Amino acid sequence: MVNRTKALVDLDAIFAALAHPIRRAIVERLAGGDATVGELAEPHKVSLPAISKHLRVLEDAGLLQVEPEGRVHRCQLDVAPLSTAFGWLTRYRVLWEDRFGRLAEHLGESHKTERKEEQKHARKR
Amino acid sequence: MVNRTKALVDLDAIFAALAHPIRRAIVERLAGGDATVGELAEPHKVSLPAISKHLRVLEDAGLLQVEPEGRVHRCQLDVAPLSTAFGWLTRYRVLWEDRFGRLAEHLGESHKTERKEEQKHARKR
DNA sequence: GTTATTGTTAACCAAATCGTTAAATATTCA
DNA sequence: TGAATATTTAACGATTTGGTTAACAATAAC
Repeated sequence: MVNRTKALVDLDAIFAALAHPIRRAIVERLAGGDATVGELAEPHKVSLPAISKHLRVLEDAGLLQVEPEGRVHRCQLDVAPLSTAFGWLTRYRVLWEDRFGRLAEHLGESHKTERKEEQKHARKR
Repeated sequence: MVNRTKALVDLDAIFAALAHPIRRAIVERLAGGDATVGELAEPHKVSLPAISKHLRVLEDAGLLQVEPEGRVHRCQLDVAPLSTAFGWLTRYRVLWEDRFGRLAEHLGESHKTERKEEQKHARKR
């Protein structure tokens, strides 16, 4: 049996960690393979301490594991929290991938107004 | 062709909006159908102005549309930003749903260490 | 026309976030 | 040993967040 308690509690930290563009960029970078702090910092125009803080946020959200190798700190992505966030969103996936399949995915208002109709019936209070 | 620019810019606001448990609860509630502000506030032990602010955050992230009906404000979920966030996470889905299918999804370290091996080869610098 | 009801806005506060620069730590190199 | 490299920690400041209470606005009900 899967324990979901911890994962649900962590959603705050996970979503918050993903809410900053630099941190998302770091996740994207690490998805392509491990990297040192300096390598992660290089593309960004903020200071190294700023990057260090972002890494701490990612680490606290469980997205990152840091392993010192000599004077370098090697960072490895842990995708479990991504999976957790994905799992939460998946619960609502049916709302934008409706019974027409993916055809209506990005075609504007059609599926939305339809939900409106459905709710009009469901809303008998 | 789909324009992704706007959606990508909005990821900050979307993930930030989802980073608070009350706001996620509101999203969950609205996924079951429209509701008034009072109905959305009822399960939570914070003040009504606090809820009002949460609703504003959701609205600014595009997750919510509010429509005054008399003295009541009816709130409707807009799932497009959920789809946007889902889409971002989907890019990394392969990292936790590896070539063994979903078998290794929540079975601990197996798929992680394997990625480690892959990266060890990719990391020829 | 009062009086409730529903919700927002204003003003305030504590804590967190995101950045900075300067100093400290740890490791490698010469 | 001493200097360079890689990174963190400390201290600070501006802004945002998340909550409060009190006051306001709009609609409904009596």
